[in-house]
Amino acid sequence: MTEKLENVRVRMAPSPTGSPHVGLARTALFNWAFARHHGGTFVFRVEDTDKERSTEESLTAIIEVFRWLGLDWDEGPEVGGAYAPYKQSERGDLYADALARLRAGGYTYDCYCTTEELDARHEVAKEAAKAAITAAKAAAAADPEDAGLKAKVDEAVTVLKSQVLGYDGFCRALTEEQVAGFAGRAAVVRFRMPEGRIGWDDLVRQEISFDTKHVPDYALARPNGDPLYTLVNPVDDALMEITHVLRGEDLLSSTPRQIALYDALAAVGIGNGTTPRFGHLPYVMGEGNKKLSKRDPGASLLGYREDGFVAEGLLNYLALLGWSVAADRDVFGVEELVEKFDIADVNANPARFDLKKAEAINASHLRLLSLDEITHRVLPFLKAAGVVSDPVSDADARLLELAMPLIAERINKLTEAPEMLGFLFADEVAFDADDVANVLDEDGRAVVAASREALTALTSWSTADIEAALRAKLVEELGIKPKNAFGPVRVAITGRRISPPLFESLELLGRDVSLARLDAVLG
RNA sequence: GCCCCCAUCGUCUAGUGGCCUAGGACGUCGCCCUUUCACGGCGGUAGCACGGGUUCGAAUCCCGUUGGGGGUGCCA
Repeated sequence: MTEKLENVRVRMAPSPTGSPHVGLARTALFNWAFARHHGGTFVFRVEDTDKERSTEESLTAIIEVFRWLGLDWDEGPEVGGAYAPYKQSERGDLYADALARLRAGGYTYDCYCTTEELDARHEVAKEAAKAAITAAKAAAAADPEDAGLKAKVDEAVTVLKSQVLGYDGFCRALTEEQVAGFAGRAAVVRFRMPEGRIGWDDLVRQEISFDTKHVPDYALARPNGDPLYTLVNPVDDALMEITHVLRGEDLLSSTPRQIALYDALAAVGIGNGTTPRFGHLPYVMGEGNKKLSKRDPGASLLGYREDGFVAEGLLNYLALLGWSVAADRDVFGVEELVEKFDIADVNANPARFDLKKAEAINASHLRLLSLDEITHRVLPFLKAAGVVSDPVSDADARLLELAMPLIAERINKLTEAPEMLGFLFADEVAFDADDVANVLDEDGRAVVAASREALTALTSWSTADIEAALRAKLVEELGIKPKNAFGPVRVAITGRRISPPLFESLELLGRDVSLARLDAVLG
């Protein structure tokens, strides 16, 4: 394990668009674990510069999900902090100032190009390169002995192949006359990329570097002055003195331009002059070979909660996507995650979200909860399903306390509780048509009749007595196999072939209700 | 096209040159337990993408190939 770092400041900076998804939580989780491991500060910043797409509902949902998962932040929405505000929509002055300083320092320029002009120039460049190749080839064919001409063909091909797609730097060095000619046109503010190689020591992937000739000058602000992510993200990281940036792999190729911007910001006195360390986390993949997209139903965090996952389980599973706690074990609590988490141990290769495994991990955590705790977690689901009253009546609470031990170890998700317990609380049994058809046929009803007889004779109504009576009657006297003996009773009592243990259920249901249900089936 | 990242069982991973005829988990298959379903227990299945090198020795280091992914004009 690496030693503890001092004064770590990391952040999660979600863009509040849409429902919070799995990838966001995994990234936030690793940042949070990193901060907590090193005793640092975890900052929550809202990147809502895209006014079109950002919504308040989305932010509310993100906050709710992080609170649910227990990813608490030291600075940010609802808690404030020394670097406030934490919503970028409220930091316009800071960006305007940064833009002004960068301009004054010569780090940016105004770009008047329209999309059409760019398209046209790309087309021309492409044609010119093709023409050069054609010409060089023709010359080489005419004089096959001339090695110099051959080299020319190769060169022309190289030029065509290296054709940069993005912005071509047209407005990089406009003359005053040219600028005057654009009078009236709105200009995008562009960052002037320096020449050379830009590299960094990635916390997950080690040394990475790019030649900036593959990194075009990029826009920092819209013509109307609205700052873009490309500007605000580094500016805020600098101002908030973020020390480590752990983010998705999709941002890896934009890191060189951000590093160049950090250098410029440092030069114009914004931030404390240090560039954060970067760590690019692997993708969380969905089905197929695709990154788990926001639109994928399996990506919704709220969905997993509704589906009956407990926070401990989902968190544990998420941490396993790119990291592991130990060689021979993968169920662990959040304390252990904080204790053991080391960004250097994070995998560089993408991980597929496996629902089955997520559910298995979730089930393990359910087993780790005390009976009281699991009851507490199950309660909202029982209320929502209408199994118990809301607020819970004393009678329901008592029954639930007795019933939970029967199902605590049989559920893998909280949502399984209502369907297992429904029959205990309902006045009317909800029969499964298939089960009734398969089990409560003529033979089945005969078994039920025999059971009724045996149970009616009982003087005490306990699990042990009920079991003894039914076994004596059905298995020993009538010679029916246990499975066939208890199946019909089970369906008559619970409505389904699958249920909590039968004898215990009968005891909880009580003598009168139990006998009434048997009678109901016998008609 | 160009640039960048990635590559161990179906999936998530352990492995940082000899402890590896590659370990764990999920899945899957079989068995046991058993009043159903689950839980639990036992066992099986299955992998170092390929080719070169370096080395006494390579899943581990280097190069290449293949494959996958991402980025690429005013989204984050």
